[in-house]
Amino acid sequence: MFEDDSIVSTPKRYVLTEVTNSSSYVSPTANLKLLTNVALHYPTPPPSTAHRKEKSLQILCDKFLDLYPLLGNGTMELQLDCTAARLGVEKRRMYDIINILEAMQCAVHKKKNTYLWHGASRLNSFLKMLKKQGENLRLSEVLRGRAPKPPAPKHKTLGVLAQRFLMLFLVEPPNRLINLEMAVSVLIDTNSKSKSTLSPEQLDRQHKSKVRRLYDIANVLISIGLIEKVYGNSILKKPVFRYIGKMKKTEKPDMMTPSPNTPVSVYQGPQQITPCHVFAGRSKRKLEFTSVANSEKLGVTTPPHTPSHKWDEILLVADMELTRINNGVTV
DNA sequence: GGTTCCCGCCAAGGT
DNA sequence: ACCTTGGCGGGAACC
Repeated sequence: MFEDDSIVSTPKRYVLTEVTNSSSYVSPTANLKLLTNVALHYPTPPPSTAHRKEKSLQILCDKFLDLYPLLGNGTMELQLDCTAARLGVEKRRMYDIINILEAMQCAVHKKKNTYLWHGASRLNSFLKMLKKQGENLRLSEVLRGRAPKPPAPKHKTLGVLAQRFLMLFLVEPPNRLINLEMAVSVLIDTNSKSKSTLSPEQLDRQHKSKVRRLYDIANVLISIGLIEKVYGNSILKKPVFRYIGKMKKTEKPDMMTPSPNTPVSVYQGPQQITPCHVFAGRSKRKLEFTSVANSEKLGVTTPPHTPSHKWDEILLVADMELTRINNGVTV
């Protein structure tokens, strides 16, 4: 269980009396004390040998993809608890990864604890569909404050967020740099009802929480090879992300994924365009996906360039800076 | 001192 | 009632 090099063999067994130097009767409470004492005779493994970086979701996802390759042969079944055990992590972490991968249609929830792993076999056609969805949601216009934000998902937010995040790259020009502040402000509708009822502090926490989720998502998308993190920007300290759409773990050079600069029609994947409701199934938690009809029912949110909240102002500055950078980057 | 994001609590939903 | 799934935010590592 513990990777402690100092333990080379089974520890010597001690009789309690050897430890306590007493042969008389001990009460249950004393017994507990005693056992605690005994435990202290053994080296206690550190709570965690691995460092934070080694436990990152990106690395965990890398390891996951070693077990279940994106470009494997056919479909395979995946047991969540076994996978968690093999990777040496808690099951909770597996949900973080599998939910995003499921949102990318790399896996399908079959039954309790069981998923069907498809790898990247459906990814091409799915990305095409995502791009269309993004266009239908008018995400490019949303980015520029000219269209209402898509409604906030009630369920499967991690998966829906991941899809919308990816849509942003797909609807924007190639090499477009996107940061998380922008993404959250665009992807999550926090303007309508909630804005009037929530305090600035609550809005702040809500926003930060969504940014945290996007970090998780970004790490998995990086691991898949769809986006990359770009540093080296002195003004915006925060990292920005760029769509690369290449399977890093690919050996097949023809494994192309849709890119923002290529018309969707160019890609002729083997699969048909997937239905819009990405999370199909009976589960209420799985039904949430923003359809076009839904988004168009929504009222228009805050008009552009009228910052009424701290984040809007930050977004404005960030957007100006990113526009400047993007203009420099885009050929 | 701000950013990044692991960790695990706990509630919603499923069986 | 118990179990599974996953939203969520505290707080610590990292920069």
